[in-house]
Amino acid sequence: MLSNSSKYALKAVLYLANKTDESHKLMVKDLSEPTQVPKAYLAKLLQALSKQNIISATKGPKGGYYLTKENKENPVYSVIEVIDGNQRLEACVLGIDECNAQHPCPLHEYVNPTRTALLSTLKKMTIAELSLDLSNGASFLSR
Amino acid sequence: MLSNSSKYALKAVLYLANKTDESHKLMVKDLSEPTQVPKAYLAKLLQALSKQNIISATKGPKGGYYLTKENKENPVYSVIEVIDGNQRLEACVLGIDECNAQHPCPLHEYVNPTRTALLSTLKKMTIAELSLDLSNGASFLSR
DNA sequence: GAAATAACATGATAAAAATCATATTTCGGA
DNA sequence: TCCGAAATATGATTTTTATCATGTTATTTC
Repeated sequence: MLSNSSKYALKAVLYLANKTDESHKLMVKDLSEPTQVPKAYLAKLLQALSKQNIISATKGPKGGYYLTKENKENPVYSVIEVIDGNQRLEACVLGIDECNAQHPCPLHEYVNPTRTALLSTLKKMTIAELSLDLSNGASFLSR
Repeated sequence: MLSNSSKYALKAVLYLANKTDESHKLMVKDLSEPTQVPKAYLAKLLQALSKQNIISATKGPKGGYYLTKENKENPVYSVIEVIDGNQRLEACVLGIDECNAQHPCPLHEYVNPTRTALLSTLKKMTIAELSLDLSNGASFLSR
């Protein structure tokens, strides 16, 4: 459904969400372990997210990655969008460019409602909201 | 969401559904054009589907691919399953193996209901049912 | 202002997915 | 029974995704 890259990015961002802010940062290696994402690979993903202002970073000693208030207000979908682009979830299930409500592919009417619902959730819900369950112990990023 | 292979396979199977039966078959090249799928690639996909009895085939002159009554009663999902496997749509969105209702990932409760609905649709609906709209002119495989 | 530490930029390698090509088998018809 | 037409089996190539590695730049601290 999502690429590995998106999955990894989401895990890292959610982890950052309730562990960091402007004065509490984390380095790649501190993210790699709890999220189970290979360090070098994660580094590349974080750089991409940082460049698109989905997450924040400062270089040098005492530096690291973190999420500002504004970062935390971003929709969950923004992470997916930066990494996978928007076509992966939004394009026609059969990959037919001309598919739309007026000129639907055979799956359109069956798949679209639930797909739209999913997208709408991902676009409305913020990183902050989603990470709440995590801090409550109501959800988990690993065993 | 789906791999290119699955998209291609679905298009081909749906096309076969209302163009073929035991006495009307189609060759790869006759499927390649209307579905917009590269011929050699489609050939490989059809062979995989045939081997798993999702579609039927006969060799030699007057041969080709076709769908029997039984083939047409298969769920749409069976095509996806043969090509992509079941993990692509059924595994945890974040790729966390231990994720389940009792031990959910942060996205689980938000994504799962709609994902389950989607899967249930794909597993219930048969090829025959889905191809009806196509024969009505209510849906399309290309422009 | 030098040294250490962190992200950043870039590119190399590996694995998987997508695509193409070709020889082999099976079957129908002349 | 032989020829051609079709799927089948197999594998080669290309492209994309995933992964690893390393040199460069910015920033803090001494």
